Amino acid sequence: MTEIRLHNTKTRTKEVFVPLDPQNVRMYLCGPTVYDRAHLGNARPVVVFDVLFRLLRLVYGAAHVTYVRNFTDVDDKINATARARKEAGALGTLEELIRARTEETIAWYHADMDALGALRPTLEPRATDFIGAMIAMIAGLIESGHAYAKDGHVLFRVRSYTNYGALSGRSVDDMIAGARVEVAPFKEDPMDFVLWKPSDADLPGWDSPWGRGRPGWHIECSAMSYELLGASFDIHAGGIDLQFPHHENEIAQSCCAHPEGQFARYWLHNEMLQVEGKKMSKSLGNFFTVRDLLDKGIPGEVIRFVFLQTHYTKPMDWTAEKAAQAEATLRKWRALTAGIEPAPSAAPEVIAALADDLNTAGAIAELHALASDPARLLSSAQLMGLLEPAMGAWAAAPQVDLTAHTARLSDLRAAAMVSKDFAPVDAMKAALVAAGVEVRMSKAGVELLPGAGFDAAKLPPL
RNA sequence: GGCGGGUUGGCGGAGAGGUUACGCAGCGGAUUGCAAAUCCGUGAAGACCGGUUCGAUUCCGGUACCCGCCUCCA
Repeated sequence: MTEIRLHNTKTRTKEVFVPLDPQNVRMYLCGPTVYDRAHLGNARPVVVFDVLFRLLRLVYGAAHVTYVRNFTDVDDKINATARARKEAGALGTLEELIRARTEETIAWYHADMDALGALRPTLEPRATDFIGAMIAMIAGLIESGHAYAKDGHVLFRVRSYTNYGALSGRSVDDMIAGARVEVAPFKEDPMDFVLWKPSDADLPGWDSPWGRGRPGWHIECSAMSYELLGASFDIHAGGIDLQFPHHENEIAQSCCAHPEGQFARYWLHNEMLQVEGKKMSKSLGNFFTVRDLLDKGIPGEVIRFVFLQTHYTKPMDWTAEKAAQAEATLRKWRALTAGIEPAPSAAPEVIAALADDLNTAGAIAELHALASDPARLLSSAQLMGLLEPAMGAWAAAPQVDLTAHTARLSDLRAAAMVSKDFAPVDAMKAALVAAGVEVRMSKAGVELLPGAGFDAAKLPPL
């Protein structure tokens, strides 16, 4: 069996991956808060850990991997959008408008991630379907002294969990020294974080022992991972930005609520995405969504390829130049593998690279080496979610009949061979190239191939 | 202030203590009327300063610079 090694953020070392149960390998990825379109940075963990999902399925069998990625559909930004719509005259209750907004956003998310070639996870739970489980977990935490209720809020007592800060390498005292924590009158300690908060009439809320309210951020992942994967499971993944406080708080909640378990055993974090060397942010004006790129005509497969060219533990820079190069490479490979059946298995070198802490860049280098073996190239690329037939429409040659142009150019060329005046041939060739046609002339004859930028309107008249 | 990541040839980007990464671009050649495409070949690196070592781009320490998290926009 292929030995998979993964960099575990928890231990800061690369470890051999040994699942608790090879019959059911369990992975949890923190999914999106569904308030708007996913931006490009949101897509990196999806693509990176999709490769891990595929690798685990290969090694343990597709039926023996459970991949959970949640939708957080409780959030103040969702509430704000719903309220704005209501004020603008939208029909329905606030709850219905919230539901409509999250349904809409989830559909966008699915469409966008599908376009990137990401497999759907085994389970995609919604936070609002697990409110009861969250309330139960919070109640248990209060009972065991790890949480307390105050003024309609429930807070996690950070000092009650001695390992708090272990994942991110911080101590509670250091963090307080940083003085960037919200101080609130209902907190025993400034580091304590909210498990439950009250909702007023125009906010969504659920009845609870602490009054009508809604869950704080963090608890949904603890509750859902417990319900769906158990008190101990194998892999927990997400962006490095989530390491603190989100994952730290998840660990505190889950380990205190279920001391019999060990929660997640391997923590994987991807580094951040940048755009042309800078952080993507609205203020810099370089903020864009996956859909923006797709709408610009950049195929999802190209985005995926660019992502996989950089190891997931390193910051990744999105540049137009990379997208162009990725497109050229994929176009070449698609031409090379057109009409070829994939080999029964991926190349061992590619599997080995992926098994070595998801060295996708190394795996791509191995793909280049497989250019002489298209069937193997195809099966290997497909293991990484590339060169899938369903994703290749963008690379298909435009369907046009150029036989008349071919014959015309061929005739001109034959005449020029005799007259030695190649000007008419060159003129027609230039016109064809301008129309986006690749012109190949050899002893065998003339061949015209419409390319990416083909424009029938620019074809030279016959 | 605390924690973490990065710095490799023109560009992108890996692995490995000692032998070619790889891709793109460039250059030379084959081929072509000229090109394109394809094929063959090829130059080019490891931020800086120390240390360990027979030998370090690879290990250790330090410096500089860049970036992220600690705060609602990942």
